Amino acid sequence: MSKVGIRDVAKLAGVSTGTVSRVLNDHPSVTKELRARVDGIIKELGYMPDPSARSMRSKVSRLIGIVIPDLTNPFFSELVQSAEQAAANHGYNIIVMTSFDHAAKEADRIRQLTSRKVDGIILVPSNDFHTLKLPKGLPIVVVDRLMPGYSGIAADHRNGVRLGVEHLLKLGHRRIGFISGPKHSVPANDRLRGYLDAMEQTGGGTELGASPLIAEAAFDYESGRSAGNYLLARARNERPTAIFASSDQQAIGCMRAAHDLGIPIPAALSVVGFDGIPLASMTTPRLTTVKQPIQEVAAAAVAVLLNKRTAPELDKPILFDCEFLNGETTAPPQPD
Amino acid sequence: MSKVGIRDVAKLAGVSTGTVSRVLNDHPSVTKELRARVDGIIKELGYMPDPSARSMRSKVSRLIGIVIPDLTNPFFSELVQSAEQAAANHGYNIIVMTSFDHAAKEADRIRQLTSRKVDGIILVPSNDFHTLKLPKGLPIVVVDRLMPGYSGIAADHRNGVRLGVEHLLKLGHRRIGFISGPKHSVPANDRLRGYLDAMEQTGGGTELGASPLIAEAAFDYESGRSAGNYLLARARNERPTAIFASSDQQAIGCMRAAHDLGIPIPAALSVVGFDGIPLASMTTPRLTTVKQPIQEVAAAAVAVLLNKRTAPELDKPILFDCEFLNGETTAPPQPD
DNA sequence: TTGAAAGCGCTAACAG
DNA sequence: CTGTTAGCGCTTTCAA
Repeated sequence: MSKVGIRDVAKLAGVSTGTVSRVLNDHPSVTKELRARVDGIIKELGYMPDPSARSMRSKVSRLIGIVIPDLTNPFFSELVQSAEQAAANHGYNIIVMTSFDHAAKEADRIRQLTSRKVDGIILVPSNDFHTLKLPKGLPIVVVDRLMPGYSGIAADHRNGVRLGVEHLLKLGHRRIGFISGPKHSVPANDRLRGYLDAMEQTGGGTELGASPLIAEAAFDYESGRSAGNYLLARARNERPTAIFASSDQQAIGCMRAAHDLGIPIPAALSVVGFDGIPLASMTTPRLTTVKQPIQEVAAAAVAVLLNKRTAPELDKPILFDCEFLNGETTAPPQPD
Repeated sequence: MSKVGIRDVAKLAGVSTGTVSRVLNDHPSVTKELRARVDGIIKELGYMPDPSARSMRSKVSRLIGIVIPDLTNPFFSELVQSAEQAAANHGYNIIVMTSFDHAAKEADRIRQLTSRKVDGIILVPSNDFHTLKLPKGLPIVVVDRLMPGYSGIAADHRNGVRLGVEHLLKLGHRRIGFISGPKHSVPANDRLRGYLDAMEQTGGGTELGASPLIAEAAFDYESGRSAGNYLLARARNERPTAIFASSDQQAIGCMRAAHDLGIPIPAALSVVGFDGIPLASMTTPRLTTVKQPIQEVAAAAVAVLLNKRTAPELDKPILFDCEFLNGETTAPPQPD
């Protein structure tokens, strides 16, 4: 059994290779009967077109690249998995690459993908993305960390955070601390804005004399823990009664900080996270959080890429709504 | 700036396309000077060979497929990330696919990869893998869940578990419960064997009258929680003083069960997990666990694939050692 | 050691 | 609607 090619199919079906090719590509101008016959032979022979030859002629690789900062981050791994599903539904496959939030590595990966002739790239930019210039002519859709000046697809972080903070306000909290993301991160700032939106709307302040309620931190566990320590290590009547963290991992770090300070959750401190990763439902107590619509974002990104020839450039970001997930880490505040 | 091809390079360098090709492929029979000149032009023009054309002629795609059950599982996402790194170091890229532990989907994915002409496949088989027949002629290396009759690469689960259980024995525990993995999973059975190894070696039993010390469960959080409940919901002097769980997620579920039963960890119950995923260090208290050498496994898998032409078939599994990671969830047993 | 030339397996004009 | 045919951009004999 040597390799079966398009010519074998053509010969056995008694047609030309051109016709077989047209059948393969769902070209409309093939009669039903012929199509059926050819399809039959194809199945019979177990013929599979050679993607290299195909893409060489047609300039279509049916390959999508996805570049993310860190696959170990559950948020991104879910994004990749969702994208893979969406792509597979359309006969596309995914090449994953990790940038480790390193601009140089990121640029290199994008170059690799370009030379691979992928049909499009889904990019979650590294934090110093601004140094990066995207290759022209290759469809790239920026996801999650939207860049000013670039359009893309993301969750509506700002509104999502507002949802979470409003939940705390409704419970009666007023001294609500906020653990923000890295200063220059776009989504971090969107989330901060959501917090400020909610706080201003109550007429409440976001500072408490010399004791600010906002702590900047990276998105990871350890940073959240430090930030939690910073916000909680003060006199009880100056201490926030609730904390909103910009990521679930931060929130979990913050819970650890509270635990170490002997502050019970949710009795003496309410905590809300952001992201809605599986991890959130594995803590004790279960973390209350705001879930990002990762699947929708991934599916939309793939869709945009697949329609790229027809679809106009995204002129404004596409945003999807977040969802509030009630857990066990919030309760009304204790009286001072 | 239209597309720059090999002919442009050849023309500018004053050589034939054949020579350029030889330079590209490090063919030894090119003089230093010529190689240097051509390399210069290549850089100058920013020429990148078209991978489709290349692979069509050479039958090498520089693409590796990786099929895993679930990218959302931190263990697998770390595996993929490590493989991506290792592959990138050799100019290879990775196509990821998720089988969702579904034999049919898995077979389909493997077929897709085959038709993509990937140079090799890294496969973490779904649990009903035995129904799957691997395509001959395409190098496949089975990873983590080794199959009887197939060779592959994995962590030494059995010894790893023994390490963890011995730690508990050394602390003085004798009634050590075990949460196993799914009955038909190969690594689950390896881990169980490790537990039995350690227990037998002390002359201790693995049952306690009508109260078995072993609970079967899937590898996830909820299953671990159920299993924990099962093992812990009994009279105190029949209850295990320590539990070894076959995965970190199970261990965390088990911790939740203990918490809900009012059993403090580690005071009244020691818990040890298995896997060493990042999650383990984010629990309160930090989970003591046994870490699998994921990076080494991934790197070895890639290496095997890249050397496949020269390297002989793996005739026996390659195993890498696990590492014990001390956390905060173990302590000597309380007197009954 | 290098050049010339023949395809790899397929798609897309162009005819018919 | 279908067949014919000319390449896509590269690698690789085969000569020189």
